[in-house]
Amino acid sequence: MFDLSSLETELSHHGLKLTRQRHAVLEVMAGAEARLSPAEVHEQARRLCPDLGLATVYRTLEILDRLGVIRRVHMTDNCEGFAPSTLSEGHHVVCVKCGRVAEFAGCNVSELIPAAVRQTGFHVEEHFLELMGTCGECYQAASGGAGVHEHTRRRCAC
Amino acid sequence: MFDLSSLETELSHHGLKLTRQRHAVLEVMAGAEARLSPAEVHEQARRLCPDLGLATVYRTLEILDRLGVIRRVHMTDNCEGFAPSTLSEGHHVVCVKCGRVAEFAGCNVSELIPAAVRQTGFHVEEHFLELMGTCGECYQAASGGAGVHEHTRRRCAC
DNA sequence: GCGCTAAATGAAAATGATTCTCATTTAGTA
DNA sequence: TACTAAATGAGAATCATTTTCATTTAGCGC
Repeated sequence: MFDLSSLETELSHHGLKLTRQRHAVLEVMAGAEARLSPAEVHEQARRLCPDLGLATVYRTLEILDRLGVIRRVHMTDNCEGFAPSTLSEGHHVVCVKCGRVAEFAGCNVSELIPAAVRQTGFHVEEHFLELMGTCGECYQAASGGAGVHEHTRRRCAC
Repeated sequence: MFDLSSLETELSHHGLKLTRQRHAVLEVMAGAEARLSPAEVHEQARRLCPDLGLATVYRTLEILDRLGVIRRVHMTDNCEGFAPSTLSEGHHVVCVKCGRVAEFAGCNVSELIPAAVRQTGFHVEEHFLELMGTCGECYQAASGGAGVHEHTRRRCAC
């Protein structure tokens, strides 16, 4: 759960207001177990704030992402999803079956960066890492378990 | 550069045909230095095949991605970009200024996965890693160099 | 080479997501 | 309580992507 008053402070630092609508969007995102699309956020947040418009949801998600309380969570093909983010240095695991997300801490990717720099000549300033798989529940549900999801076959599994 | 005849074989294995249009798209992707959007691919491939339709470009990119000769390369906000992929176990670095891409080999992410599994209880089957930064040329161009690009500030730099 | 058939295509329509516009409302402040 | 800049909703506009369907074509057997 996010700290509302610190958010308020954060917003006002940028000359932004904490409105009913933003509050509703934040509340939904704070309680989100899964990666949500803007439309899904809209649908859920409307229960808390019935006159909430979709455009406002887009605007608010953008802001919350910038403030770092939520993160864009991509999938190989479908991109616009958001998930809560509590760790400043965390990455997400997404369930390919149900969309549930979890954050994990600690990424040693930095060890890999020098090699990439050497190979490509790029100056690496940022990285994007996301793991995909099956959450505990979906794993049990598919207990027979032979089936590897469609998404799974495509990319490197090094 | 991709091997056309092996691609032809690959296509026919799936009952697919190697058409003029697919050839043109492939040629563009093979020579691509930067991450290209479907529209950009269309524009460039039209020079080789003027009657090429945009829908065909979409269909072809989809196929080439599935065959593994190109890869979707995401950015924090803009998603639909494609880049050639020659390494079976490679990941991409993207220049945040000009979109140029490079592939690098070797990812030790697997070392990190057990920790993520422990923390989240997910069964990780796939990962997505992408580095972002500045290519050699853009870095020099911005020689003064103090400026870190907008995109850069947002995500974890652990 | 010729004809056949399933696969592929282009063009245009349909869809869907996202952004913009602008008149109205509201949060935060004096 | 009044004021003002910021935020909002509704709907229009835009843009990317997918679908449809009549037409074309690659790859195959002959």
